[in-house]
Amino acid sequence: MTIKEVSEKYDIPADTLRYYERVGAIPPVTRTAGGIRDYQQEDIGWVELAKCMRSAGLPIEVLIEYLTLFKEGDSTIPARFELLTAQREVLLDQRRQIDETLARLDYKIGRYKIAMEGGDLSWETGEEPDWTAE
Amino acid sequence: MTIKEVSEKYDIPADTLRYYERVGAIPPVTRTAGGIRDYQQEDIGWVELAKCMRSAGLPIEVLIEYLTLFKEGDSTIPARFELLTAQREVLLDQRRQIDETLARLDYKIGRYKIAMEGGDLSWETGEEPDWTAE
DNA sequence: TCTTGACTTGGAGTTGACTCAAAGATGTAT
DNA sequence: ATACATCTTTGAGTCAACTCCAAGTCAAGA
Repeated sequence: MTIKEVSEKYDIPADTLRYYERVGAIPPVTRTAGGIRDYQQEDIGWVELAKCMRSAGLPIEVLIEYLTLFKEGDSTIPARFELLTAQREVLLDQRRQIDETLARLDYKIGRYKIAMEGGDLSWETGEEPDWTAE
Repeated sequence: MTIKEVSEKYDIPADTLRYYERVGAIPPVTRTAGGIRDYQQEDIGWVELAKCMRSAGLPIEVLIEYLTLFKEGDSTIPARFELLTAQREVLLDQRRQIDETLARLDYKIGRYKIAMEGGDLSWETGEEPDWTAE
């Protein structure tokens, strides 16, 4: 698979795919005799992992660390386990944060809906103080 | 409340509080006669909103847009409703993404646990291809 | 073979969100 | 009244994660 095909299939700019490889977020991609990238299943697996992690907001640094450990072999399995477990906690925190914000957003949205339907805008006065109280 | 007190209470650097105000993510804060910030309940309400939104990952630009509309008065209520509703969708997407990554992480973590306890590392071979298949 | 388009690298530029520094004003405790 | 901490602004610097550019190489079609 060419870089363009991977780029289109996973909706990641080709420049970003090269960037990931350059900084070591994914291993060096298989090349043709002429030096052109020819992604194999294994290469694509790493691209998928990178996309997954990044779209959840995990930093590239984590991918680099994971790959570094991976390349060092089986002795780093406990370290990789710790790394993934720590990132799992980060994501759980992030999800809690999102849920909190969603609740606040839903409250505000509900208020706006009432205001728009009922035409009652009195609640707007001192809008922020009201919200902070809840 | 001084900027330092707000900074400590909400765990936001004073520089960041000034930055939010400077770019218009929160309205101008109440000042003392001497020009020093003296946060009132309403000011704090906006700080809380900013913190909530930012920690969920929503861009500052959204806060700026919301505040801009807010300052324009009641006629922008439908626009504010739309803005909040759109951001709600963004957060729901983000949460879906996090859940997907958590599933992948949990799978990997489970594999590492088995490898560490059982000492069976054979699954490591061709690690990535295996994972992409699931 | 020649053209054309996609690919290559290395390095510079951009964006968003802070973060820091300098120089000066304010406010409080002695 | 005088230190001294804390505040002020303006503007520059930093960092992560891309994103773009230039100059050149590779490969498929006429």
